[in-house]
Amino acid sequence: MQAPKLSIKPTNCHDCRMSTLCLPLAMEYGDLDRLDKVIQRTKPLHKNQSVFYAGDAFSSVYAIRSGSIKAYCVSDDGTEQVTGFYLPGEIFGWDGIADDTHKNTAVALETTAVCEIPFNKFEELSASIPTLQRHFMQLMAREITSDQQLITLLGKNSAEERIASLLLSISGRLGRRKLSPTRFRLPMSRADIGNYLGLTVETVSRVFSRFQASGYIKCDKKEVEILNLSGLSNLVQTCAEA
Amino acid sequence: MQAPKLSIKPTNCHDCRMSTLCLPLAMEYGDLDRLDKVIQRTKPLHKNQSVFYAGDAFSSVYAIRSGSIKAYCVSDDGTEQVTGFYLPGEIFGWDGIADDTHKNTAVALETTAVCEIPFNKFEELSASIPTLQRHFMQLMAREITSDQQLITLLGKNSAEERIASLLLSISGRLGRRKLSPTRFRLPMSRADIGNYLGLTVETVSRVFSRFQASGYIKCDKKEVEILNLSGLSNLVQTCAEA
DNA sequence: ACAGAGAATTGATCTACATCATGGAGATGA
DNA sequence: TCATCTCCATGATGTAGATCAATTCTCTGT
Repeated sequence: MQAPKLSIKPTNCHDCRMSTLCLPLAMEYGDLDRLDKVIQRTKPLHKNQSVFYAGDAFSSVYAIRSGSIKAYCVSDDGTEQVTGFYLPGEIFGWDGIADDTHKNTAVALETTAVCEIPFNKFEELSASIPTLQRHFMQLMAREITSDQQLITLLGKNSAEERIASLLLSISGRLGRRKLSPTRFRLPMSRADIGNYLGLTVETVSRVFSRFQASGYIKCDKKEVEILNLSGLSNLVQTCAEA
Repeated sequence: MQAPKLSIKPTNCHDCRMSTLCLPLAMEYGDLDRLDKVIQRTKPLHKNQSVFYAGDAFSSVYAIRSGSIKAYCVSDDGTEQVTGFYLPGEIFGWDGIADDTHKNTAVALETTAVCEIPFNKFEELSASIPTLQRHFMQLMAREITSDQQLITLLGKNSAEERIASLLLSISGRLGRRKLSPTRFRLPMSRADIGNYLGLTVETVSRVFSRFQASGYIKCDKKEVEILNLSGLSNLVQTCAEA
């Protein structure tokens, strides 16, 4: 099966300017043409297609225009570990910078359009735009911060706290992109959520049911509506929200 | 109590050149004098002294000359989460790059000497040494990789696997610095280990006892000798070793 | 339209680890 | 020197979530 051909305008990637990386740049420099040379819009991926595989040579990072991405790595015995979910406007793919080899596989959870940012061109550009480099580091640092929050979550928190935290994280990230923070479709399966949060599918499912029974959320499969945001927040204890 | 005044030679920080950041630079550029302008040796810290606190403004990253550092963040309800241990030659402190504020508190686990690398000077320098910037990103990326390994560990692995993994990590890191990888002193308490690995002190203690009974290690309090390295390795399943 | 695979929910049972509790061994300080 | 404190070890008990199992629901492809 080929990816369904979505109609792509042959213009440059304006949506990507909304991404964490590009928006501040565009605002600071108003120098969109230079950015356009660096950022390439690629063909949309359909569900389960990979952007890159663990072990692939690292050459680019990616910004999500629409859809969503799951990143996971595979251990020796073949078990997968989901390391992150990425939503529209977010950047992924730096897991390869350390030694030019991707540690994760990145796969589309649904039909997804990404922009590719070739890293070498990016480096050239950042030599002439000094704060670009800083922006980039900030984004990496944000990844570190969010990983460390996940570590806290996994080390200390109960199943309910972990799931509440994930729902709030997604809610907040969608809200930041001007998407509805209270009604959304979870792009990932219960199994992915469980894998990510160190829980089994059954536990995830039970917690969703309990949350629904307690009136925190209303949910039908992947469609979720948060009914009691502050109630959910009270369940969670995190290292100072990012 | 004041920190005991250790005798410090007023020379520049040569030990730091052994650090992950400086060694490759020194080798590539042989331009040690420029580095010396950037890197500052600071007074040794004694046990429990902090390098920086969560909430402090971010201005520098730090390389460890000798001793060891524990990084932890504090959640709303006051509980601590250890996010990392840093050994000689390693760099810490970038948790502040995201928004110029440290997320973690860094505290000395024993008498510890660090070198301070002011970040603004570093940025200036990296403008004229293009690959310096890349080195730095690689170090951050390594932090991301190691955080993600910890996530896998916390999400999937048993108490024994977690502790075996920590012992092997420390062993490997010491080995890389030409220190004994099989006989060392754990600088952190059982409580710190438990906190870091999402276990209780009691469980940590029991696992150490079991490892000793099984002949994997010999240990007296913090002194550890690894007797069966490959045996320990077999206990662990990780995402492709870094 | 139907067959088969995968996704989700719910119940019953089991277990690894947390929790509670106690005692000892080393440090630190009056 | 003794009192206090922190760290570590180990035993007894409880529990959250894993595991095993069964059912329904929803996609996918022919």
